[in-house]
Parts: sequence; C-alpha cells; structure tokens
Amino acid sequence: MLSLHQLTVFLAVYEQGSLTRAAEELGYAQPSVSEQIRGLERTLGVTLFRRVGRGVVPTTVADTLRPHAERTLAAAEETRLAAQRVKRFETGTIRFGMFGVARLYAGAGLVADVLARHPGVRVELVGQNSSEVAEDLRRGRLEAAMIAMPSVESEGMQVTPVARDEIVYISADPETLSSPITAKKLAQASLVMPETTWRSTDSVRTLLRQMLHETGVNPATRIEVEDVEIAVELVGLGLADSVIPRGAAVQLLPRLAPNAGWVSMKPKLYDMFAVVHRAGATLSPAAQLMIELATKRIQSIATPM
Amino acid sequence: MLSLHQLTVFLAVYEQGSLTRAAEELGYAQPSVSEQIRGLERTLGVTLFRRVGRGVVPTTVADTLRPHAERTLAAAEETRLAAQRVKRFETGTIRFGMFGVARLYAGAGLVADVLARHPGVRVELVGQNSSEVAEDLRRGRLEAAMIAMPSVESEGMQVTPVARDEIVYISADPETLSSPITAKKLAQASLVMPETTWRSTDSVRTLLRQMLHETGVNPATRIEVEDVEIAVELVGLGLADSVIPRGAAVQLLPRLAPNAGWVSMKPKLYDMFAVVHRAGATLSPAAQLMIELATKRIQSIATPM
DNA sequence: CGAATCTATAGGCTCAGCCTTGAGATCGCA
DNA sequence: TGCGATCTCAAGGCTGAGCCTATAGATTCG
Repeated sequence: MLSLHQLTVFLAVYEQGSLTRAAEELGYAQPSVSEQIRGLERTLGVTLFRRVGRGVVPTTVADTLRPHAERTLAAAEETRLAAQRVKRFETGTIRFGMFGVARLYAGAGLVADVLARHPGVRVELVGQNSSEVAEDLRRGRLEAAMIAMPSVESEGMQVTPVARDEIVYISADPETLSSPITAKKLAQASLVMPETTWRSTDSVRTLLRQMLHETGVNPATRIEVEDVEIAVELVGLGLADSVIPRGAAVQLLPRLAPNAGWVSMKPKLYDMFAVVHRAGATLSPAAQLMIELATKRIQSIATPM
Repeated sequence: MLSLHQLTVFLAVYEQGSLTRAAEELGYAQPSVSEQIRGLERTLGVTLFRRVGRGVVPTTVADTLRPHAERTLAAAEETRLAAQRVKRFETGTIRFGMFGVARLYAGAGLVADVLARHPGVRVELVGQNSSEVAEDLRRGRLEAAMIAMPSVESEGMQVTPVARDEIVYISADPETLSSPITAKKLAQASLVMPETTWRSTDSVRTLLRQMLHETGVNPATRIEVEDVEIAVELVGLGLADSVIPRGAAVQLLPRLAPNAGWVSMKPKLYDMFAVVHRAGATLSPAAQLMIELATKRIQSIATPM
C-alpha cells in the first residue's frame, strides 16, 4: 500500500542523493530510510535508485515519479492546512439552527457578528419551523440551535433558557390598546396568528388556548399566516389584531405597521428563548461561538435569565 | 501523522454515512474503521463526524475537508499509475549510452525502433566521448551503454562484445585503393583521423601505432578532427586518407565522399562493439530493451560475435 | 417494549517501522 | 598500494499501529 511516508522519504533521498543524508534530514536512522525506499520500490514494482558505491542515483523512473510525489504530498499538506484553517475559523462553514421569531432577534445581526470576527467563514442559519429544527437536531444534521421556546419534546435534548420576552397584543386600534388585554377581551378579538409564532411558542399557545377556553370560545384566529411579518402587516391594515413577542413588535411595527401599537396582556405572558442541543454532547468551538453571539444579541433585546 | 489510509477510510465513512457500512465496503471490521476515524480526528484536531444514535453524520468540517481528501487520494493514485505506465513502457524516459561510431550503426534507427514499439516513451541517447560515458556508467547516471570497443578500463564494468566490424582504409585516390594497405603504405599516407574513432577503438589505435612504429615513423595523422563525418568529407576532398570502421564507411562514403572508396588493411583489423554496464548489476527492463534493439541493429550491419 | 442496528470499548495478535550493531563495498588521499 | 572515511545492506530486537473478535451501551423501528 502506497503511503505518504514513503513518498516523503523518496523525495528526501532524491534531493539528497544519499540515504544517509536523507536520514539525517528526516531525523531517522539510515536503515529505516533504506527500508522505506525498498518498500516503495516493492509496492510500485519499479527501481527508483541505482545503488552505486558511495551514494545512490535516481533512475529515470524516479525522475518521472518525482513530480507526482510532490503533488501528492502538497495535496496532503493542503488537507492538513484546511483543517487548521477551519479550526481557527479562517474558513469553513458554521451551521446553526434558528427558527420562529428568534431570527427576528438574532438573524441578520448574528450573521454580521460572526463575519465581523471571522471574515472567511460561511454561515448557515437553518430552520423554517420547529419540527424541522427538531428533526435536524435529532438526526445530527444540526449541532445546536437557538429557538423560541421549544415545542421540541426535550427527549434527549438539553435546553438552556437564555432570555425571556413578554408576549404583547398588537393592534391598529388605539382604543384597544388603552388597557391591558384580558382573557375576555381576547375572546372577542379578531386575530391573525403567524404559524411561526403559534407553533414555536408552546407556552403562549397553551396560555392563549387556556384564556380562550375559559370564555367558552374556540380558537379565535380569523386568519393564519406563515410569517410574523405578514401578520404584522395585516394588523397595520386594521384587518385583525395579533399576539407576538414584544421584541418582534418593537422591531416590526415601525417598519410594517407604523399606525399600530402594542399593549401588555393581563396577566402578562412570556415567550422563552433557549439554546438547545443533544444532551451529553460536547459542543464544537463553532457551536460555542454561535451560542455566545446569539445569546448576547438576544439578551440585548429581551430580558436575560 | 496524516496518512492516505486515514483519508480513504474517511471518504468511505463520509459516503456511506455509517462506520459499519464503510467497514463492509473496505473489508475491515467496524472497530478498525472507528479507530481510523478517531486517529484522523486526533491528528487534524477536529471533529469529523457527529456520533448520533444509529449512524454518524459528517460535520461541516468534514464537508470542507472532503474535496481535499479526494484530491490527495487522486494524486496518490496518479503517482501509482505513473509507475505502472513507466513499467509498461507507455511513458517515461529510457536513457542509453552510445558513443563513438556506434551511433552511426544504431543511432537514429535505434530510436525509431524504440518509438515504434513504445510510442509514449522519451528516448535519450547520451555520450559524446568514451570518457564521458565511462564516467556516467561509473557514477550510475547511465545504466548501460553500447560502445565501440572501450578504452574504458573494465574496472568493475561488465563488457559484452556483440559484433565486430572491419577497419578499412578510405581514400579518394583509385590507385591507393587498388590493393590492401600494408604498414608500409600506411606509414607513407597522409591521414585525417576522427577523434571518436581514434579514441574509441583502442585496439585499432594500438595496432595503427604498432604498424607505424615498425616503419620508424611517428604519428602520421596530418589532420585530427572531432567527427568521423568531417574526416570522411576531407577524404572526399582528396586532402587526406583515413581509417574507419567498414560500417561507417559504407554508410558515410556515398553521402559525404561519393568519389572515394575503401580497401582492407593487411593484415585485417577489426573494431569491436560491446554492451557495457556495471558488473553485478541487474538490468532494468528499459536497459534490456535498448540492449536488445541496439544489438539487433548493429549485428545487421556488422558481423555478430 | 422487544428486536434489530449501530458505535464504543476491551483485549489479543501480528507486522510495519524504528533502532543499534556490524559486515561489505567504495572512494579519496597519503 | 593501502588505509581511513563514507555509505549501503543485513540482522536482531523493540514498540506501537492496526486489525480482529467479543461485548456492552445506545438508539431506532415495528
């Protein structure tokens, strides 16, 4: 079997024209070098050096093989270097899970943070919905993720809360916003709920259901959409009200529904942000970096825990 | 230390997504594959696969490293193939020593023979004079050579005669050619001697000296030139006569001195062609090929021995 | 919830690969 | 010509890499 070691020794002998000098250069004893060359000659089935009195002389076969050996060793070295560069975040890909409204808190800004520190890396923020992220984590395609309160059953998953954010009621009607929203008011409301929020915030969904159930009314969502942005736009158009995390409201209302505002619920509800990864896993430096930066960014908007 | 074996196993695992399946593909037991991957991860200092329940999943580091690993293995394979091609004479360089008048007998035609059999190879016929060829053989730069009777001291050299050729006297004067040249006639002649012939044909030189000495005359060479071609041309111009091997005369006279002819010496003298290489060396297939072809070609002109 | 599947670990074996020592060959110089 | 220096090769011993079998632990699937 051909080996990089054999090629290294071959080149050393070729350049030195002597087994002894090659051995010195490589830090080996001379017989070891001799054995390597013999082994290479045997595996290739050719004679590489003519043993002639004092020293050895490369054959024309050795001349032919030399550039190939050099290319092979260069490629191997390049492989090694690539690993080192990835280790130092000079290159490579960092993949991180993030779904639900979490991306509103730490999406583009998080990517910017990573690129500011490590200009060479590729960043992938993956995850459309909770089940996809949960699946990716379970299957190992994702090492870690930042999510807005997992409906992910924590089967074998380690969930670490990092911040919480109030759930608020948003509306384009100033009258509605004049006082906190009680269960009774909520039951009478006409709501648009984004799928992402709805699905990702288990506690909120449960609490909302509870509040609605108390009034004897079934799901009051008049409209269901995929993106929270669309929900906010619809609120801005006065077609419905909605319930979203405060950070999302602060960030989206001015841009998508400048005429709308937000008010607390009564009692107050909270959404939760958490880091999640497989229980018992040792996190890679890349994952640790992403967790650190995402946590920092989310905690600057929501309330640290 | 990085090894090709590790990279091979790495790619197998990457493609199969499973240590067990990779082990089957490679014909190993599963723990061996596990050990190789662990070794590679240790030498590179990175995590390549996330062990997750059933099977393993490549990390982004593995994604980055894969093309490098593939390139490295491809280069190694190319090295191996290059050796095989050289072995089969599909490519590579064949170097063969040949000096003196031998090239007139087997020069261009010999190259043609080699290329006809092995179109891919490079052919080098090296050697200007006997001492250079002798030195190259001694130093190992040349594996074997076909020479016209060595002044090479056969110190550690194995010399195998393959043919002999008569030494003839050439002249542009028909009168001179009417009968064999005796020592007496030779002493009176005005000669042009080519360095190559002069130096390479030890026996001839000795015999000529002897013949001349018997008549009490010192070296009768009026002109000394480097190439036998020039000597023949001078003979054609009628400026001097010369003494060269018969084969050379047959080949060169019609072309360079059509008005000249040749006649035997009396007693007859013979030049010798021989294969020479280091004593005790096992000849490479390339050298054996050259010896075979060169011998065949020379023997078709000169007298086999 | 049990069977199947997969990885990790432990223990044992063989051989590659390194070392040291010494023999054999060659070269350079007195 | 002979002797010392230099170099390769051969032999023997040692360590560790690498492979195996058997088994435990974890996860998935029916």
